[in-house]
Amino acid sequence: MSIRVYNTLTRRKEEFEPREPGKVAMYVCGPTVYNHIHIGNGRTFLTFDVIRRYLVWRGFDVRFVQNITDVDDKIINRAKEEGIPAADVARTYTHAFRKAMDDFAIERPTVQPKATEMIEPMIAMVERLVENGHAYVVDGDVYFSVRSFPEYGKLSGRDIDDLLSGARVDVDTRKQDPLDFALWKAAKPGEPHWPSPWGEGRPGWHLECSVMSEAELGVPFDIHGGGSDLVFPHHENEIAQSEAATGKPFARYWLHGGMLQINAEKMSKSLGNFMLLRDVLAQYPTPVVRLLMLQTHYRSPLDFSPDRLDEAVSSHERILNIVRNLHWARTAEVSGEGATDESRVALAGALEEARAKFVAEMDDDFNTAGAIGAVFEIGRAANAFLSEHQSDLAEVDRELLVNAENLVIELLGVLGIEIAEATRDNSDLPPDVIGLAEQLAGYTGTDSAEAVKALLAARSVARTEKNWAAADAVRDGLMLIGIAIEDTPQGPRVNYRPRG
RNA sequence: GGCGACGUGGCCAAGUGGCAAGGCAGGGGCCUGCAAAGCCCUUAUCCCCGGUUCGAAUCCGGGCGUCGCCUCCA
Repeated sequence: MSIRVYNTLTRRKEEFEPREPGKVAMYVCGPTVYNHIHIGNGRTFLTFDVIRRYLVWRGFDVRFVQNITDVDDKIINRAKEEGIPAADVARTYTHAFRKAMDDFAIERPTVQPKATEMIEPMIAMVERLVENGHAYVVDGDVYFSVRSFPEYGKLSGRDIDDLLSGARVDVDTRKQDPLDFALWKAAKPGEPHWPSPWGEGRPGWHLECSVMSEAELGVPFDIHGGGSDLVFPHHENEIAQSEAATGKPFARYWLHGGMLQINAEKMSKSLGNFMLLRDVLAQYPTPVVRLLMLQTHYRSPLDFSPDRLDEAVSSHERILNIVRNLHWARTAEVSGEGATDESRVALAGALEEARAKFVAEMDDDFNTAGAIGAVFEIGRAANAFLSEHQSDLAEVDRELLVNAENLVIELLGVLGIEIAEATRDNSDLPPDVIGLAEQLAGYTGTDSAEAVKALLAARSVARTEKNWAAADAVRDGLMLIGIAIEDTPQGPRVNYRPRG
């Protein structure tokens, strides 16, 4: 079994073989910290978080590097607008970025360098490029000469001359070629600046990724990731400057995530049609948003909308119920003769098949949509088993149910979809139940859990007496404060959901 | 204009040569005092036209449509 990945560089799926067996060195372009990140950024970071988690789950030792671009034109512009130092803008949104990543259950990078911490090695790379004739200096600016690198365009499948025929290339008479890009920019008054052999200035955007990845991972490293809109010019330029500087290949596998769209249009800060990740997460739980995004392959465009979020809430609910049902059944008293051998074999077989399918799907270029399908298939098998045998389980059945529950949790965990709430012990019941219990069950104490028990007892009595009005008053009353009662063969099950 | 991707049931979506996953929504049935949860059943000429093949959603050619990159962008 091997992992296959789609490599933008070769335009096909290839078997993934890291440079060093058992270890993976990966780099993912991080944000420019001039604003809160939007859900399109979030999707890309989610993609690579899942790829990383999966590689770790498959036994690889993964070193994951992601930069933070904290010096850049956009940050400078933002600082000017607000009349504050650029460093303050960068600091504010660096913190916001890290918080958003934590909230979105994205694991922290192994290393997360900031551009401003890497100025020295960036200058060193520019010096290398000037020395070996791939870069030239004009009035304190340093440009990379694309004509000096014959392979320029190999990642994006472009030809320099085709690019030139497009009308949208800046004409800058100081450049030898319109496609030449800045490695180092002379500082204008009021801008952040560092001393360099070419005068005070700051690094060009593409440079930091080349320098950091080489410093933290060495070249060539295994996986370079980012959004597909970075293929050109950003990643093309990284390749050019890195390979020209080191004489070695830069990255072995280039993985690019598809764009997130709103109404079938790319969402981007420049189009203004963006939703901030933190705003979405304020309204929808992280597992719901992750589930929604992962139900589409990472390279495909993904149309995002409130309707789809609401659908994902329902899908997520089904997943929670799968685990909730298993958890309830396997923690209940077992005393029956148990399920039939046929049913046990069917469920055990379904678990094996689902695990195999999950691995096969993820091995195939991280097909999370197919992998999630495998998880749902466990649910159908498990629910079918329970619908037939829940009222007559034996000890061996319990083990099977534990296996099923653990498998669902494990596989979803690989996708970073946390479902702890499905097995929560309802210990944090709201105090409102006490008043309800007093009113409907004559409860006089002050303990929420006892109050619920009193209410369930009262309902049980009412049901025995066929006093449906009284029984439903309990259920409806609890529902109003977020506590759902579901009757099962093992008695009523209580499910409290604080978020409503 | 150049380069590239995509078009699968009402909606979303996996599937790159061999009986069309999965989710959401809808309909019917079962279970339930009624519910909830769940189970079972149910909906596809895979954009169109040609071609290759014993066999095509899948490969090739053409068409139509949508999107992305070519400028800062995840």
